[in-house]
Formats: sequence, C-alpha cells, structure tokens
Amino acid sequence: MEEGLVVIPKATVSRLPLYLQALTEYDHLGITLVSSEEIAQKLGITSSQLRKDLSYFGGLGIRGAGYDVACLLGRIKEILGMQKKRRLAIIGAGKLGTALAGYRGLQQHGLEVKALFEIDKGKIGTAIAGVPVYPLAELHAQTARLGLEIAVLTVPAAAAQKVADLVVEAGFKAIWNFAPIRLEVPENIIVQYEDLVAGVLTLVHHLSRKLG
Amino acid sequence: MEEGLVVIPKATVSRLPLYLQALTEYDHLGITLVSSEEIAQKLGITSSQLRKDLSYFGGLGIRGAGYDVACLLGRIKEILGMQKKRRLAIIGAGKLGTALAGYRGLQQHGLEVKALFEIDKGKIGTAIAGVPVYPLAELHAQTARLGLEIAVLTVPAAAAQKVADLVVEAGFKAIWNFAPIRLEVPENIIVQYEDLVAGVLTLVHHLSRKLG
DNA sequence: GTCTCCTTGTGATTATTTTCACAATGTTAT
DNA sequence: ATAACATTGTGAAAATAATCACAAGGAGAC
Repeated sequence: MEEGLVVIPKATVSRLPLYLQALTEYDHLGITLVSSEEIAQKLGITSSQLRKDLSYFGGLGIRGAGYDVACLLGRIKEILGMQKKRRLAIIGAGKLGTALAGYRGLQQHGLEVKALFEIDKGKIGTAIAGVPVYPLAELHAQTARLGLEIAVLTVPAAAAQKVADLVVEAGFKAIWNFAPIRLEVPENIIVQYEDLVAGVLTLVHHLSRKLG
Repeated sequence: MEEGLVVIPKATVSRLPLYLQALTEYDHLGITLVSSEEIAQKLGITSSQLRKDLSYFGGLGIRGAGYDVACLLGRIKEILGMQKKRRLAIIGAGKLGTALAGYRGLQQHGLEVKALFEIDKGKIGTAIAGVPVYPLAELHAQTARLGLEIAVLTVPAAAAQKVADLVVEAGFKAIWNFAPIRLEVPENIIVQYEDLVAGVLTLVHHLSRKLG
C-alpha cells in the first residue's frame, strides 16, 4: 500500500488530530505499546475504524502485540506535516486573539506565533504574551521579514473580508478564520474555518432533543 | 414528511450552524428572499445539498421563488433548540475562560454565561467581563441556585477529568470541553468536544501537502 | 522448533452521505 | 386566464465511510 498512490479519505484525516492526542498521552505516561482496542476505547470509537484508518499509511502495527507508540506518533506527526515549524500571525488583538497568543497548545504542536497585528494604537508597540504587536499597515513588510505563513483572523465579522484581502496580498499561504463569515479568497489560499458557536449549538440541539 | 418520524442525518445537523450563519447575515442585510443557489454559493456547498438538508424539516421554500429568510431562520433556530435560553458556567478562569466569558457570540445565540469557577483565590470574588467568579467549592450550591445547565471546561488537561466528575455531581446536564482529553461521564451527560488544535492541524496538513 | 494465543490488516458487506436529474409547483408578465 | 419561466422537493444513482469477520502473521511459552 504505497503512500501517495492511495487516496486518504477525508474522514480519516479529520481523525488524525484525535489519534495524536491519545498517543501523546500514552507517550507521556511512558507506555510504549498499545493495542487498537485500547486506543479506540479511550477515544470512544471502534478498533476496526482505527485500524482501517492507520492502514492507509502502511503497516504500522505489530501483529499479536499492538502499535509502538513512539513510532506511530512520529508517523502521524509526519502525515499531519508537523515536522516543519510554521510561523503564524494573529490579526486582531481582542479577547480571542490575546487568548490564542498565549495558548501553549500551538507552540507544543510546532506552531510559532510571531506577531500580532492591530489597528488600536494603544496596543501597538506593546507585547502580548511575549508576542510583539504591530500596526496592520505593516502587515506586508513584516510578513516577508518574519517569514509568516499562516494568518489567524480574530477580527470582527464586519472587518474579516477586508482583512482577508490584505492578508492574501501580504503573501500569506493559509488563513485560520475565527470570524463567522465565509471568505472569498484566491483558490491557492487554504482557509480553515473555526466556528466556536457551531460546537455549542450542536450541544444545545442535543440538549433540547432530550429535555425539550 | 412529519418531523420526528424522519431521522435527521448527523451530517445535516452538523451543517445547521452554517446555515444559521448565512441566514442571519441575509436578515441583517434586509434581504427577505433567497434561493438555494445563492446560499450555497455563499457557503461553498452545492444547492442540492442545501435543499436536501432543508427537506428533512418539511417544505420550507417557495417553488419558483426561493426561501423566506425570516421563516427559514426561525425554523433553524427552533430545530437547533435556540428558543429556550440556556445558562452556562465556565470552569477555569484562565486565558481561554476569560475570552469566552466576554465573547458576544454566546449571548447572541441565547447562551448566558452566569458564572465562572476558579481555584485561584486572587480571582475569586471579582467579576470578569461582568461575570462573577466563584470558588470551585461552591459549584454544587451555585448550580442549583443559578439554574446552570451547561459547563464549559477551560481547565488544564490534567485537571479535566476531576473537574468533569465535580460538574456531573453538581447536576450539570451538558459539558462543552476545551481540554484535549476524552472524558468519562455517565451516559445521560452530553459532551461536546472542542479541539482548537485539530482545526489548525488540518490546515497544516493541507499546507504541507501543497508546499512540502 | 512447535504450538498456542493475540492482534493486525483487509476484502466484503452494510450504512450513510452526496450528487444528479427532473417532475411538481409556484411566480410573473401579458 | 394563460404561457413562460424559475426554483423547490425528491426519488434514484453514485460516492464515500463504517462495520464485520476472518485470514495472515508475529509474540511468547515450553
């Protein structure tokens, strides 16, 4: 099963971060070998689903024993593209932007927050959680200088499209968008939408179904 | 097509927040009638998918014309269970908890943040974004007093399971979990996992596929 | 080395989701 | 009222994903 020749199902890719989570924990606990059944129970999925997912990446397990945690962890990180560190900039130093700037989870996954961009003069020139705040006007210049690749949009919905245009023009390759708006960008720009409200609305839906 | 008799596909439910987003925008713009094609283009999906999704809730559109924005918006809110206001508590007044306490999007969707719970004595007794901060020890008492239903877990991963146990014992019906851990809770408790890292890792994966 | 046990990897099957294509049915113009 | 047109709603078909069940193969005991 040659990598690259096989199409990896979208559903499989979407579960990789979950597997990363579980394996990271096993690794920290010093566990070196786990069975698909153990991982599956921890994550609330079936073991055959896990095995099928992993099978797209070649034989990673040891029959009769299970999976080598370190080996599997490495392979998943590789598939997710985590070997290479990526530089992010957060656009919009409001509550959410500030929280993300200080979020350890990003650093831990090889994502370096190198800059914050703002229009509020009061914040410009300061540092938030150790990240320098630049004026939005310097977006183009700093992107080149700092080698920024991913723009995190934490601006109000009303400003998001305009900021996205600036981001594209500045040379960013990808956008992680927290504004509740679909963005119009050139096809070569990768956009990942993050809708916090969607998650909790799904929860509310289930709650209403059960309780009325 | 009687509601209740038909099973609504999971995939359909997961797209409702998206539809809510688009329709809310049309409503704000004063647009009263839209076609499935217009909405679909705005959201980057196909119009037939949108129509099929909506068809599970009965005939909501007007053939030859499109969908009445206000009517459809109301119906989607109803399906998502947004008629009834829900009271949340945020457990963990760190960066993320603080950001969520001040997040307008929750209030706008009928979700009222009524309390923050913390162990840090320095924060207890204060108010963050207008939300009072209580000691974690008062969880049980305040849950009953304030009528809290949904617990938002923004505590470190290491503490999440213990806090979840407390939350369940306090009488919460649902948990919105931001800690990168699967929780073990009784079956009647609804858990919604929110993994911020998953989103950006998917983005990184696409980026690596394209650029190496 | 052989036997037994265990767990993976995977073809086959079933379930779910998406797309297609068009009849049904409403609107608008005249 | 009628005709021309636009858009929905939906069965049928195609694509995708999840589950099942078991052969393949490695580990460990003796």
